[in-house]
Amino acid sequence: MPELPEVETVRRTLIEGGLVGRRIVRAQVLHPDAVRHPAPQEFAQTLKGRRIAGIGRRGKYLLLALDAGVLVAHLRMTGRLWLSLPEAEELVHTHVVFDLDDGRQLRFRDVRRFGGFHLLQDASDPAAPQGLRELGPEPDALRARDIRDACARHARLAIKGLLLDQRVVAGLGNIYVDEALHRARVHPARACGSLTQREHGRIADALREVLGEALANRGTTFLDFRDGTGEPGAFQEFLRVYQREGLPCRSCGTPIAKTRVAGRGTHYCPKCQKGDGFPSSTARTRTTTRSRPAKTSSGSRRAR
DNA sequence: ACATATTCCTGGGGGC
DNA sequence: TGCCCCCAGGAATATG
Repeated sequence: MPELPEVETVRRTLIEGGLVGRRIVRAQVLHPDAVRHPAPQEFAQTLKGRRIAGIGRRGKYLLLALDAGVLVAHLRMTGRLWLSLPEAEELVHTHVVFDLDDGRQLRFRDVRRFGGFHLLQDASDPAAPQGLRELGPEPDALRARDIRDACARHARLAIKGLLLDQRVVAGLGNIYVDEALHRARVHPARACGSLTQREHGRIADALREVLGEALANRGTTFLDFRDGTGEPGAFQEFLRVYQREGLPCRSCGTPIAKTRVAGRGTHYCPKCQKGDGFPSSTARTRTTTRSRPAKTSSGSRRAR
């Protein structure tokens, strides 16, 4: 799943591939779901002739600055955006193709169709996705004090849930939250209000460290991620907990456990990340054992 | 206002 | 071998 290091890797590889300065001679919308704003026809018409002036990023949003307007892309779970030769086979689930003035194409492919584009006048365009407008600081700029303040506002929330909230900090997803909390030696289900200042600091440090290392390895390719040239990342080789259930903790050898926190599959070391190593904390982890969401209603199963 | 559950979507994997 | 169900999860939306 593209999170901050993956989106940043796409940004850098698109720049290295020479996308900046290219003009879009045609935009083909092959599946309307991928274009969120404006309507596909206007989207394609407006983009025709636009020059790509620069490529930026905020959180998990990729921002293609045009000579007029900005094209915002979000890859969500399985989106891929890459430079391609026009004769390359068109893979299934290719939803948007931008023909460039150098004969190449910028292609967007997304198996699950969660990702897509917003074409905006500028950053303050009211059509901008709400998630982009409410985005919190980049992890680089996040200090222990920011975590402390956010924890004070959400004292009962699990720390994992807080870090996944893009309004608190931008760009984190399931992989890097699990990885950072392991490095910080904080149990993912710990209530925010129970964390110490020392732990706020460890979390801020761990986020910077793990994101930096992931970026240096061009992101994590578990299944789907590819960069702007179609290449996978390498950070999956260095993951300490994510998708390592039952494998030995790289710090202490204890088998990595998997549970569910904040509605997400959550990996952690039961020894390094104690849920109870805490004076008078009432926020004992209630969900540390491998829990099922209780199969509550039945609505989800009847959905299909 | 806040927190959690559901929804979208498809491919892959487990169970039988 | 094959079918069915479930699962993965970012973020919008719905519900508690």
